[in-house]
Amino acid sequence: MPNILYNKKISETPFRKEVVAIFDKYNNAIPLSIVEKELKKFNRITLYRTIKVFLEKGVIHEITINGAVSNYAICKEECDTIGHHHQHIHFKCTSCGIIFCVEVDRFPSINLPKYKIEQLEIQATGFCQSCNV
Amino acid sequence: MPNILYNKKISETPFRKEVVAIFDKYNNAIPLSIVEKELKKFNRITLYRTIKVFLEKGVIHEITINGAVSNYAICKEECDTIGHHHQHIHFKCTSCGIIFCVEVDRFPSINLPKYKIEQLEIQATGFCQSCNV
DNA sequence: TGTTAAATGCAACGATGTTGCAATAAATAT
DNA sequence: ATATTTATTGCAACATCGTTGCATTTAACA
Repeated sequence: MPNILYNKKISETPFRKEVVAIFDKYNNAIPLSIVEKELKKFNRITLYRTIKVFLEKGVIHEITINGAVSNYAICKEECDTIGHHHQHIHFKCTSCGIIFCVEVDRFPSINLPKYKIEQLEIQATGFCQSCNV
Repeated sequence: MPNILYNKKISETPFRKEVVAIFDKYNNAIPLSIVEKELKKFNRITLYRTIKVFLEKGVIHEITINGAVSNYAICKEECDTIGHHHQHIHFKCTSCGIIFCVEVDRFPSINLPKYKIEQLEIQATGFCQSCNV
């Protein structure tokens, strides 16, 4: 397991390592409520600040679907302080509620005359592999 | 101007009519802070409840880009209690901050084996017509 | 190992959103 | 047009979510 904190030049504290480990444990996006429950020693304020740093440094990205509570997932691609660059879509299963990032073969593009589109974020809802029977 | 409240079978109160008028006045999506300022007689709780009803009945839809504060816009297409059915993308200009719904000629589709995708929501960021010079 | 810079935790605060309940207003049937 | 029913409004109070200043502790680095 590569050391994501070291790679991104973020101070390695026990708290931050634990948060990274929690995100690593899940391969779907999770809300802060789950991070809280998983943390041995939980401090709201430190968690908020940790999440903020992780977002800024491109450790995790935020997924907000339809105004619901935000979910967070590790960035698997090249994200840094400058910005997040994802070539995956965010999928939310309307049956089990799980949210994750799904790689797609061909990421769609949109052409809008007169506009300059720099980034597309695509959120799909439907039935996931497990629930689509 | 068609009577959207009557059409959707929502009680027509002065407050609700005023909120609809505010959304009509803007042709971009707006956050609640703007609705508040435009309201003559503003009551937080009533506004929250009004927004909730409007969302449920398909009068407006919610746009949340990257965890920022939600914006709301009138549904121009066929939305109802069952669900929102939009064939537009949500565009946010990184320069002026404006958010609106933009019709696209060809709405993208995504094929994911084993998944059943029922709805796609596409959020684009970049430069709008005015800022793209 | 000492020094410096950063992270943590507490207290307090501010913003956001919700609920119970009484008063009021809109919808519907007389 | 008016009475009755049903829904909406507004207040008080509360719950959740997120932030800030400051003292303390810890990690990074020389």
